[in-house]
Amino acid sequence: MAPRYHQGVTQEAPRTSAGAKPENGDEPAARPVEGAHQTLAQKIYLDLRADIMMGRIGPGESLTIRGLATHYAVSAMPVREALRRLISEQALEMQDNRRVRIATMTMDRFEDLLAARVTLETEAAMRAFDFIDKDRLTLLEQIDEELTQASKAKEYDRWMERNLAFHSCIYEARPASAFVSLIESVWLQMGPFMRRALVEIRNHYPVDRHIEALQAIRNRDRLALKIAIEADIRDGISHIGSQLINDDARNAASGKGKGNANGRGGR
Amino acid sequence: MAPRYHQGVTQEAPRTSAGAKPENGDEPAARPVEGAHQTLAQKIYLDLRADIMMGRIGPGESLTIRGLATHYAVSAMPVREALRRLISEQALEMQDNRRVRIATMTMDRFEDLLAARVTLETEAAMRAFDFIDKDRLTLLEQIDEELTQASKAKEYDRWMERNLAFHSCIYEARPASAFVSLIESVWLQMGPFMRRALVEIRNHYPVDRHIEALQAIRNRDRLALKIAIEADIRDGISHIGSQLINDDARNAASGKGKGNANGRGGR
DNA sequence: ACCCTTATATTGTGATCACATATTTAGGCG
DNA sequence: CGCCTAAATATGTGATCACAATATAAGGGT
Repeated sequence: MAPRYHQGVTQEAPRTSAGAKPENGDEPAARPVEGAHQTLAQKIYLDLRADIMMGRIGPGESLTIRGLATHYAVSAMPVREALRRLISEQALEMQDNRRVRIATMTMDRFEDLLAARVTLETEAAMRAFDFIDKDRLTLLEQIDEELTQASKAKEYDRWMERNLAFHSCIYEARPASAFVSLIESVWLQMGPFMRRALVEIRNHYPVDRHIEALQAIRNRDRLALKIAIEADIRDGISHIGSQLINDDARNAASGKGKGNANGRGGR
Repeated sequence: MAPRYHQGVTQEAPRTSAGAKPENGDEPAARPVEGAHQTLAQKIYLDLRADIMMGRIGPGESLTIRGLATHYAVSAMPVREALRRLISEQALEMQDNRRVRIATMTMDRFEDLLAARVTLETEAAMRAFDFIDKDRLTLLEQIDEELTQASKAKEYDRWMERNLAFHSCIYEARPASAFVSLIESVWLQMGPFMRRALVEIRNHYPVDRHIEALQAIRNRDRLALKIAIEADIRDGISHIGSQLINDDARNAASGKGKGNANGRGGR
């Protein structure tokens, strides 16, 4: 069953009705600590963010505040803040109707984002290069191993997640880097698209650029790492763009209301 | 008088009391169109954003929701969304107390942001280069003229604003560029700091790198433009960092509560 | 049968309230 | 007189309500 991110149906009683009844004092604890120390807005933000970055929500799909609120069984408030943040990060776009949906992709924008990824990630790798120690190298090798397994098993969700982990692991070697958040912003914008490109690519181009990157790190060869990263980013994505983008444009024009039967993990 | 961004004092009746009294029907119009078509949250966001980017709010200064709400004579809601967005753009930082303040600067972070600016802006300029036509060149020359005037008159606010306009004018030549928002994000993070560096620099280094950039555009010399932009970004900022950053660290440690007598334009 | 108008429902935005937590201030005890 | 504790205040977070604008559905007129 599709979880449906926009309007639900019945909008049952959310959870607790503490608002309009201040005289009710017998209820011992309205919120039993809930385990996590983070806010609801942050949790929803992270959840949606992962969904978007891993491409679990398709391009052009629309989200509504109340729909998400019922989906997460919370009020509209934390959803609003999460959406607002994702909009500011260009992961979602707000149409002139104030309706919110996954940003659509154009060929120009795609080409631009790709260039931004190459620029930012190669530079970040160069700046992090001297901070990559032996421990981190082994961690990278382990991630690459998992990446290979996911690729063989065609577990695309896992592949996307581990691929991001691989890249992040390199850039985060340099502590407190402002590049990381910038890079993640670009990932967020490309996510819904990359996921779909992935299923088309993996079968045609099994060349694993990550191996070249690892080799470059072992040899302490900066230039080779730069080349490997740029190749990894560009390979298989840049040439396949136009077809998928045209699909998106067609899709966004026709199916706007419902029809969002994306396979999201239940959870 | 300092406008004071955190807690006000009296918290008078905000403006209209429409919420709790649904039976009140004699009030003709709760909101008389207000002129703008944008939301309050957006207006506050843009306002705060400009204040931060132009350095009108000092590093380490703390902001509160209710304080800003009374300052703008609105409810807490739009302020929350504006703050949340600025936090996500790293212009503000949320401490573990949930208190929000202007992000503090460390030497590492500063160096990182500077590198990000150079990387992003030079690349954006290269990508926009072929789109700069004669009209845009004359516009750039005009902005540079205003820049020179502002520099002579020591109008630092205006200089910051026009400097941003100059750079943006170059990068925006290429339409729908994803680089622009990334660059603005970095500006936002450096803003509070640059403003203060500016007053120290302008007297020592009157060399105007923008003239070199304009000359490069006229000669259609890509490399020269790249060099000019990198020089413009690095000049006068990179070497002055440590002193001001230490000042900030000291300042943020001691004066945390009040003492935010920043000269913000009345408006 | 088609298009335009009207009625209903959905949605975003803003306001206010309740509550938990953190900070500041006041007060008491050693 | 100083330090610790407790009351008061401030602040962030979440929930609910009201309202305007938009989209969708229904209905009627030519």
